[in-house]
Amino acid sequence: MTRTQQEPAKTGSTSAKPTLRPSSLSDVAMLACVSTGTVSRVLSRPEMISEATRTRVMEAVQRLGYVTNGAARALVARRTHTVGALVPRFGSSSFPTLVQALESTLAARRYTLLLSAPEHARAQDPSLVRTLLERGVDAVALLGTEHPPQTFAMLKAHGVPFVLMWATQSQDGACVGFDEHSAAELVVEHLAGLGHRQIGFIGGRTGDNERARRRLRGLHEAVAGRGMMLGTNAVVEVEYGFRQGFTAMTELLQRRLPITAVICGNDYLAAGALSALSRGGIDVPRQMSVASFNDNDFAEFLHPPLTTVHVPISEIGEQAGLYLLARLHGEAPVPIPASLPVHLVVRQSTGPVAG
Amino acid sequence: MTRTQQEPAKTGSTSAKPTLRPSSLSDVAMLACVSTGTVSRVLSRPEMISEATRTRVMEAVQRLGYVTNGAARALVARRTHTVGALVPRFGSSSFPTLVQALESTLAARRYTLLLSAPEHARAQDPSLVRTLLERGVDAVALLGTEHPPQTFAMLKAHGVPFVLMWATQSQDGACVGFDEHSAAELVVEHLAGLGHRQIGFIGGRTGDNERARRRLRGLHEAVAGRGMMLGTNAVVEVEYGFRQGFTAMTELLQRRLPITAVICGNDYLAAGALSALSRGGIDVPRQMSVASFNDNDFAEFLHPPLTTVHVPISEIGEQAGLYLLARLHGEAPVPIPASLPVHLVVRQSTGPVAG
DNA sequence: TTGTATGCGTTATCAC
DNA sequence: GTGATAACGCATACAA
Repeated sequence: MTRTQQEPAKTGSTSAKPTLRPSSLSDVAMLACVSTGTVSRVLSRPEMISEATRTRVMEAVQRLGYVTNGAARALVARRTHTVGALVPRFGSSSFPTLVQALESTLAARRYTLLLSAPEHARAQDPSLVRTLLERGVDAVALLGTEHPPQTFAMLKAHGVPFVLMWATQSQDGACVGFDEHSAAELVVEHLAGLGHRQIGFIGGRTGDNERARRRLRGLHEAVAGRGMMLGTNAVVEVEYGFRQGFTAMTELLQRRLPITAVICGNDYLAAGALSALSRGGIDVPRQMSVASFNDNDFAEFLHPPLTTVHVPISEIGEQAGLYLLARLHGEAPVPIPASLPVHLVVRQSTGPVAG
Repeated sequence: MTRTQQEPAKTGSTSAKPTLRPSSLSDVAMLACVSTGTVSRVLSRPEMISEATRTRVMEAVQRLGYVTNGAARALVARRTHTVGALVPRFGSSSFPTLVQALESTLAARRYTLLLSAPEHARAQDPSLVRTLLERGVDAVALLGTEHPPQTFAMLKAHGVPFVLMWATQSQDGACVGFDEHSAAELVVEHLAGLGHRQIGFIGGRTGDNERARRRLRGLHEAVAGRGMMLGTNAVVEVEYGFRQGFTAMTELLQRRLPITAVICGNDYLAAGALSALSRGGIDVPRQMSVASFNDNDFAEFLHPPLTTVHVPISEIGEQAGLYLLARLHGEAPVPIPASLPVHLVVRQSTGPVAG
């Protein structure tokens, strides 16, 4: 209460800007000739306050450009209305859509997103979550299931709800994802129906990437169940990217395998692979088909048209957000979100463009 | 100091989880038999504390899984180590790269990014910045220059440093961007050198998008300076996207204009446009060239190869971050970042793939 | 309806 | 080297 009052703001003051402290509740209270408690109530529960004082207070708020100090509020409320997201290198991946969806969902409920996007190498560092916790996030969304035990321990110890995104199963916490196995079934079934027996796959690096791993495993299972064949040397692991798809397809063609179809793990890869085919040059089998998982909702625009499995990336973000919000607000035990549906979009089992 | 002590944590307790408060400084102090002040010092300036007590305190910290309460810290420090970014719909644009770069730059200096990514319609809403301010951001990065006066007023009133990204000039604040005019000069000069006189442009909607607007204006100027021609009906405005590029190019072809080259405002557009060309069907001029601005570092992987102007998107994020950090830490007047360099990447003045 | 007083968890300024 | 203690700005229970 003994707050030292600075000089009354000289309107249109000089350029000297001695970092004057933004006005606080008590500044407003002073100006409106009420107590700080009243101001606080006007702002949070206006109906409790008489019309007269309310308008008077609001005027003061306007005049001073008062903005609530979230730190102080958080300190007493034990809530920041902030959710942390831990999504490695989202800038060069399929994740922006996911993050965007998460943010939108949260923003609609007046929550703010605190983003952590470390290099893959640092993604495992528990201090990242620690930082989020220090910032006072009310909940956390993590990409994937592979996090050090310490991460989960901290989260649990702090009673901070969290979700694992892009995964369907984990003993460590609730997941929002889709069934890679069904997704694989869909493409493979499609190709099987077209008479393909030997197929190839261009996908992400299974060493680094748990999602790439699950995707490949799903394919293997689907293929095995149909007596088809996906040989080891028909699988190329690369970074997800246009250029990489191009190179990988070229590589695959040079191996002269008896494959008649190639599945791409991602639409960037697919786009690159198609380029390789359309460039021709090498001995391109007449009926080489290409199909793809559609991470970025991008493959649908490729030419020639491509059969894809639509993979619900932004839905993951949205559902993750909704789940966390439910945990944050709902009192009842929140249902763990089910696996999101995937679906096949048959456009064409494309052959190569004339080379 | 009269903090009510909850039941001592039963290790391996039941599933009942009554939201037990995370442990605080005083919990640690208690366990280590020191004062809270000492604990605080151990954590912030360990060298001030004797070896003995220091290790004792650290043990307690470990045992309790203590994490600093950022709200309390922020309250006294008047700093949150958090920077806000206001980037509309970054999920479906060229912005992820930018945001990623910004985040990385900040994270390297232990700052966290608070992301606001509203629908375009809401992007002008001053309450977004207000929210960021409430959350206590130390600085703010905004996309573009077009924000309501109120936004700038709030920022200034709070003494919060801010930058405008993807722009080079504004009376409202410091900008980080690149010169659209030079970029346009580069492509146009290139095309002129190849003998093109009449060209077309597929770009973003100038109505909504100040960047698209600047880009188009730059082209017009560059073209005019060379006696070339960019007719009104040779300009197609669309959303940035693969499909849109495809459609726009098709449209352009149908108009049977005497143009011999088309510039695309973006690599997504370029990819789509190339698809349209390679599909053939319509009467594709033999020597139709395509060049592009390379927003997503994506065009370089297209096939056929494409001459592009590399546009430094992630650099914008990085420089914006560095500028803000300088403002936050440096005491001296921080130099306003210069316009970032753009450069032409000549790959080929491509003709259409055989249709 | 409004004012008063206390506490949130931390840092920093004093003493010791 | 360490311990008390006073802010930081807000919300809220309790008085009036």
